[in-house]
Amino acid sequence: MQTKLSPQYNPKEIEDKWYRRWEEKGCFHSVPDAGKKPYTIVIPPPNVTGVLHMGHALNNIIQDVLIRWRRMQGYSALWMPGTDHAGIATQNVVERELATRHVKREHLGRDRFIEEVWKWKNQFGSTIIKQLKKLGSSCDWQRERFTMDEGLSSAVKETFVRLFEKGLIYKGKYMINWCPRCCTALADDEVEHEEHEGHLWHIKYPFRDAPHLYLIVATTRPETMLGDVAVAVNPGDDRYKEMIGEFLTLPLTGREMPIIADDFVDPSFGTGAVKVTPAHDPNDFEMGKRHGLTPVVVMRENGAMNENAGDFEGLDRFECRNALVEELKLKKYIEMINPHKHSVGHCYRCHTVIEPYISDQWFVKMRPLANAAIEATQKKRVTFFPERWEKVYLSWLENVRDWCISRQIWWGHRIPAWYCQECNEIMVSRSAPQRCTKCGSLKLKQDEDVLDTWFSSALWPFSTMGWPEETPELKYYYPTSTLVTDRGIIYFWVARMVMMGLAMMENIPFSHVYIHGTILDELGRKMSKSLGNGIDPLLMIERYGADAVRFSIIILTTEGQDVKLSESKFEMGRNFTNKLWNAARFIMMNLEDEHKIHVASGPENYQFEDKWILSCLNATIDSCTASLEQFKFNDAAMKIYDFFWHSFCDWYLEIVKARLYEPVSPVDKKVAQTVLARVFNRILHLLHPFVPFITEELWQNLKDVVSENSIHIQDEMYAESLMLDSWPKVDKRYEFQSVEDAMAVVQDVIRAVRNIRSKMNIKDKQKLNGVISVSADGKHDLNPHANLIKRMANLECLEIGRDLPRPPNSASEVIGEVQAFVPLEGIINPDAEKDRQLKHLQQLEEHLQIVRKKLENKNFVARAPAQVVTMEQNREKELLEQIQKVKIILNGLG
RNA sequence: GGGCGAUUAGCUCAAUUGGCUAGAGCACUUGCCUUACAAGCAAGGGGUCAUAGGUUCGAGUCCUAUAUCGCCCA
Repeated sequence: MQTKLSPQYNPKEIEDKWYRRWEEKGCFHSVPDAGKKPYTIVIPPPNVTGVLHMGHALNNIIQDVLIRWRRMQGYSALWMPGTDHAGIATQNVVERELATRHVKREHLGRDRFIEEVWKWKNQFGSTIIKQLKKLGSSCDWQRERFTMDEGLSSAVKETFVRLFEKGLIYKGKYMINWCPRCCTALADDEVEHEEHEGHLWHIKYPFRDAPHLYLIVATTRPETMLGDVAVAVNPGDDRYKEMIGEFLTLPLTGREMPIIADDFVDPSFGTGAVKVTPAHDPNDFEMGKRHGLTPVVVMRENGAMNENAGDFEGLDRFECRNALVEELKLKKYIEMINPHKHSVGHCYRCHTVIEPYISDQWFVKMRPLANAAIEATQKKRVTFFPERWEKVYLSWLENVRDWCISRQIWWGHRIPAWYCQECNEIMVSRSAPQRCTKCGSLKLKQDEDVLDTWFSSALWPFSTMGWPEETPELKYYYPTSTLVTDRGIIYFWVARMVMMGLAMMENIPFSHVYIHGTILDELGRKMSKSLGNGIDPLLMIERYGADAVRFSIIILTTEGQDVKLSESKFEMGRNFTNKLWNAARFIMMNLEDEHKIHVASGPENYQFEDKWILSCLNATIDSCTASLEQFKFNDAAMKIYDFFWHSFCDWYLEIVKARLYEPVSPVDKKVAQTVLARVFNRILHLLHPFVPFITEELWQNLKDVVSENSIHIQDEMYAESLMLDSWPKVDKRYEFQSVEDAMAVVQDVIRAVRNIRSKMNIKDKQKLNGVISVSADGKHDLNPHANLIKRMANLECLEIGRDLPRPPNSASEVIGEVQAFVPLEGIINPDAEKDRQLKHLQQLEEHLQIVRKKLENKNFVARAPAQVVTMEQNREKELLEQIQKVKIILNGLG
């Protein structure tokens, strides 16, 4: 007998064991197999410096559900894992670590610093990978990749060269977003904008030729006035029309500058006259180009003021702002200062305020690439779930500006461009050129910059498969099937993968993009280190088990909605896994076959409840599979939950106990055992993608018990692991709709008796007698189910008949065409019973009113579908019958 | 300023695309340590579907406003 299962499920005893075995047996490994269809997911590569948080957990649970389900469906399912080198973040981490040893990267030099980063990566870079394993992620670890791998690096070079050759990569001096702390350029989408309570300073700019008169300009960033080269007004603004072309004197520096007219100026902002600082504002940069103004740079790369700032040279930009405003006040140049809300850009890696800065950088020309990506989506080659994200993705692509891809850091893919020291020729190539292609000089120097990390991530769906080599993997698995990610990286990553896939592979990288919600705390705030409101998934796994964490998260995740999470939510998953465990315990304990008999496996030997549970199982398999196909994970999980708990455990197990404990025949017992094992086996299959550890453990146990007792459950149990076994299919031979309908009535009758018992304060153990009356013209024949009803309602004697009268002193329940009477001589409280019946009567009459209101409406009868009208008419008839019955009962009560 | 999402039981969320008396889990009430499970069993109570209009035979669901909260973009 299977006593090895303890009464409480302890996930710690089994999780690591099964993960190890799966990995050892290569269960996660996928190979191109012409006999199977491919199903591929590439993981959104977590940052090597990363530590698993709830967002990762949600993201990877969903991917694992998909990949396990498809694997069981017979696909050659590949989940391609790996990590991302996260240029700036990783460099920051290693620099901080070096700082504790009082070492700066500049002391080490580039090569030795890179060595340090690799050392760090090798030592700490697999933290998140180990954590993903704790979750149960069935990634193909044999294929694990890293964006700085040799293979992926050659993919990066190949892409850069090809795009350069097509004229889609160029270098130039433009205004970019500069992080003065990281000392690097950033792409537009790497800047986070935040509303900021600032000021609007109104400053007087005197006229050159009439210094006692002045124009007032309003600015949110007074320190940049040191770089002003003009003041602009709208050409249609009557206040300033006459002044266009005149000259102003810039306060403090004395620079002479013209008043220019430009349509860009919004006459309603501030005074309608704006300072023009082409070196420090993107709009002014454009305006400067339109008017041929020479930008004056007043800042250094670290955010301090430079020599063009005069007396302010050397001050940090914010110190300069204060000092400069004081100076302006002193010299009476300030007209007024208003509080002003405006949005300020911050570095997404270090949160420093971004500086618009003119700099020589590499760019990807986005228009042609973006157009291709737009088209692929419009033609539904790439589809989003939920669909609304498509619009978000499209509007970004439609408005995208060229992508600044060079970064002034050391850790990353170095730009494959070389400069001739003699003739300044630029050479872009896959490997270092020996000599200048133009002048033949040997003095060549490689570009110092590295590429944006997202440049390599954009290649992930094919670079991980071996591209630019033409590998069998690439041929078989590309394009991938589904990408699962958070809305936060639709621009950074999803859009760029589509562009690069189309540009390099001439094919989309994936056909479905599933965007899941964001995990929030109980109060609906994002989880963050600074708020300290995070919930550590590993701690939750420790406390509740990985399966409980997975199941709870899946149940909470509805169609891309955000998830408000608190620790108590994991109790649901824990309770569920415990229930599963105990159901298994019960089954294992009751599968022993002392007679070693063989029974035919067809429905001919099946009892009513066997047919019922098998029919319900079919419906569950069907709806669960359909839900998964539509990415409705919580729907799928809830359907199995409900079937397992509320049909299988609450009813089938309880009914079948009689056949196991006191069998009427060995054959009947064996049938019950067979159906128990069979249905439970299917339940384990359906649940496996959601709760892989416990289902594997229980399935292995079931497999042994079933074979020891020669129970033929019609499912082959030869697979080594449940995860390699096949996903259940609907079996039409076991659809019994009439049995399901009959069972619903039987359940109602049982509940009615239990209800009477409860309302009359009768102990569960006390045996009662029952009388069940079915209307003479009623559809249902409950006679065959008398024993089942007796047992489940704990009745001693049960009389079932047509139109039976209410026995004296009995409590009653009217359930459609059926009436249940429980004679309660000496126990019944007539007043309480009368109250119960009156309450029921009231309910029925209220319902009747609703139905009648519909039927009395001529338009309803005329226009509603006949089916709906008939339904309401039938309901009216039923209600009238029931009301009649309740009234008779009430008369009987006096 | 533009776009998107949310608003349903005390709490967290569903509702098969407009059709049975709006459902779960948690919490609550009552009774049970019943030989798988008290992380459980049985029976219950609890809803003006944010507000106001509209379309429709019929609206939680569709349309138009409004309010509150959140996210994204500028």
